[in-house]
Amino acid sequence: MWNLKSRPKVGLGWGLRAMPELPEVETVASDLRAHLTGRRIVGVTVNWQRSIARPSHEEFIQQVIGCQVRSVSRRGKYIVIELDRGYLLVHLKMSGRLQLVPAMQPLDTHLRVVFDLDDGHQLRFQDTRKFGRLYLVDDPHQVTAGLGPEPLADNFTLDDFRELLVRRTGRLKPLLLNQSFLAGLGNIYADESLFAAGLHPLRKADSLTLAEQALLYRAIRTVLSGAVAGRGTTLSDGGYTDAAGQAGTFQHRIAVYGRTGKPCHRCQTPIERIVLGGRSAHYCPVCQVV
DNA sequence: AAAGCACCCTGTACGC
DNA sequence: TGCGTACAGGGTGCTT
Repeated sequence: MWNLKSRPKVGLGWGLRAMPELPEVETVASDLRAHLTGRRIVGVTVNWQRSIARPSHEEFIQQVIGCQVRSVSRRGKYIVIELDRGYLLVHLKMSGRLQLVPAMQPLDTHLRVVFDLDDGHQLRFQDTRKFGRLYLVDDPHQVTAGLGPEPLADNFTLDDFRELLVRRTGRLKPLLLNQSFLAGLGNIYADESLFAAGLHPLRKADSLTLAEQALLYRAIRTVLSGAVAGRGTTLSDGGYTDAAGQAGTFQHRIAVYGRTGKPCHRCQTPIERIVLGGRSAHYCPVCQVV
């Protein structure tokens, strides 16, 4: 176990990393949309071949050069760049960043893929941990087919959510992380949504009352839309930044994630941490009922 | 369907 | 000071 007293108490530290989830990906996508739309890709450099998921890195380079960007959007945690020939999808995973910078700007560390654009800028994919992946496909569905609904979509209703929940018997926390159940939640916003709903991470999905189903539905939508408005969460490690390298603001509103041992904002009880399916879950043992 | 695990990777922080 | 090791994270794939 961790020796809590010996750990530095810096920000939300504790070795946890902020990683891109729906709000961060949405922020990056909307930033890129403003500056990338209409640009043509005139060159590509691949420094780490495994960053290219498909096709082969040779085919990727050959096919993407000369393409023009038509639009930029998001599906789950994927950034979807529509080209005049196919789609470029990017999953940032844990440490990936997409930044749009002048080509003259000094190269950053951990640069894996660089796109030269026709306006003298570069789209740079940095990825310390090398888990991020780029896909070049004819149809984005080839990559995103298995994803569940978009939690913030207008047509995603409480009734839709109820139907999904009652068909599941597992625990809430792993379920919220399952991208085929709902697309876009990661560890931070899953923990924050459960706290906001007053539901314990070990709670069984099919055990929720009608009122609790509504609480969770509203919590997920409120937490996510608040984080989108705040341009995402940047923890003290500076892991996530937007396409211009700027930090988000939602870290100031984090209630439980990474706050193990610190007082609950509502009842002052120390926040607890458990491990579920190899992932940490943070919660208030008083405010969140099993 | 659910739960557990290893894997991919590296920076950080720890113990010695 | 320096070295070895545990650990965090998302998603996939495998096994139970």
